[in-house]
Amino acid sequence: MDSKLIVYNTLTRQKETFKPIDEEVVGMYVCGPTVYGDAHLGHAKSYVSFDLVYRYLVHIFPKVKYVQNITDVGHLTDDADEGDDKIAKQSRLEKIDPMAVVERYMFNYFRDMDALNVRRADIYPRPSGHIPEQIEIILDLIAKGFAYEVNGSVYFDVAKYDETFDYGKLSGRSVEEMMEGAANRTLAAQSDKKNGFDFALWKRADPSHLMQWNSPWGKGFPGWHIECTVMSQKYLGDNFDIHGGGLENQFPHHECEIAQAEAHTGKAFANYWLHNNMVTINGQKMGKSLGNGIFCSELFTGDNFQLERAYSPMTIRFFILQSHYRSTLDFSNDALEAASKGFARLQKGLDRINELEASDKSTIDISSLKDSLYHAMNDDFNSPIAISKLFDSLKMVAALEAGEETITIADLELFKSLFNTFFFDILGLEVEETGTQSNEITDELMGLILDFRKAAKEQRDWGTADKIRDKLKELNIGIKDSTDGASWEFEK
RNA sequence: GGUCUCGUGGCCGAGCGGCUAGGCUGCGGUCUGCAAAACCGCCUACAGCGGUUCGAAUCCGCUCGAGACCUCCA
Repeated sequence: MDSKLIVYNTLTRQKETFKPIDEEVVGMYVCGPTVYGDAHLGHAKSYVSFDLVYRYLVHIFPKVKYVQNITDVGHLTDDADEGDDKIAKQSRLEKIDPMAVVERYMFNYFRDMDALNVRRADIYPRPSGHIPEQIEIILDLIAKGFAYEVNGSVYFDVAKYDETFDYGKLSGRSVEEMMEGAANRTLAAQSDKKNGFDFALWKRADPSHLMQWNSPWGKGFPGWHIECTVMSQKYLGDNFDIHGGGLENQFPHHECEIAQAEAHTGKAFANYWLHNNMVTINGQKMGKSLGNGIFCSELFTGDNFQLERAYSPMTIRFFILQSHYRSTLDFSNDALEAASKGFARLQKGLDRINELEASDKSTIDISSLKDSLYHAMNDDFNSPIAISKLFDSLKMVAALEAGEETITIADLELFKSLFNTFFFDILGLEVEETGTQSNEITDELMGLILDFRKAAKEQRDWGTADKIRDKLKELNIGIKDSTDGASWEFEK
């Protein structure tokens, strides 16, 4: 527990000891979703990953200020689409206001993330609510000579910035390379930009554009990158600790955020950049064009042609946490089935530990379990290792149950609190309700049925005993016989 | 074409110079009237080919394969 938290910083491409600017309050900003559609498996991985980071930071630091944007001024849909942004396109499709699209999918996003037990950020700023702040910083960038206006649009002057700063330091690119790259590519569209790699801070909107605002340069809308720069700095300060996001946003989005911020303040922007990896499905990348996307809601209901059955939110969360956040995660029914079973066993461990009896000496080493758990998390949030240690501890539980090992009351309390802390607080797992709640009536009824079955067994009437068990099985009620009598539970 | 990741046993997935993670499946066993659950044991893998090293899944090179990004817009 004394060891330090190590994080992989994309900025330096290596693992570093995490040193917060202010030990009392760690600041973290994570790129949130553009809310023009439901959250899918990729969102689940991304936000569960940063939830793990958040939860662990909360665990080891006094306070964490967590900011995540909800992008409600859309970006373009894809290369083929021109003019419309993602939200505007969806708004035409659904024949509702762009902001109604935003409201709908934002609430769906929260609904799905809540199901995955993703803790809410402290602030969810939206770019449409920060237009004046964005205009302000753009004016400053123009004043400082890092931006220029052309025909009602404002662009960031990357070459100018690169004279005194280092454009490309996050993604490992250089302006020279990009110039060569651009020369080798056939870029169809001409533009108002000085250089192809300049990016928009503000775009002029034609009258048909659904979302537009007044600005010193006429009607328009903000560029995509500027929102994150403005909102992260507004709530966390010019220089803050952690900026997170998906790997695919490393370039250009995060690179541009850095350029805008550092040109604006002259100071370093985020100290640590954390990027989570993507999801593949049966070894193939998940993408709209491949038609293999799976929404969170579909995972929970099983309503997708690629799913053999529904998987509970906690199974999905556990599945995600069983791989490292910087690794790709391959989705398949077999993998989820495995996760589901493993998670069920881990859950049962909670009860088993609670039922352990203390003794006057310990023959097992709880402190080394503790060390290994914290060591795993301190090593760049290595949840798969932490989970493996929890499974290892189940072996100890079995030995204790069998009386092969003993444990003192103090060690047992430590064991309980350790297991619970990691299971609930850090990994953010929950004990799943089995769908059907038992109540007094069902308890009584089941007691009655089990009495009948017990009587049948005493008569060695195995046919009746098995029939009762089989019929209950069909109702997803499992019977377990033991030497102390039979018990039952709802199964999935 | 450029930049950068990655390729681990039937499946998923850690490790990243020596000490053969973990989960799931399968097989054997304990328990049980039979099951289920639980427990115990077994299945010794690192894409291929070279190289460095006393020693490589881990470092280097090449080949093959997969993925992300590459400034129109966002």
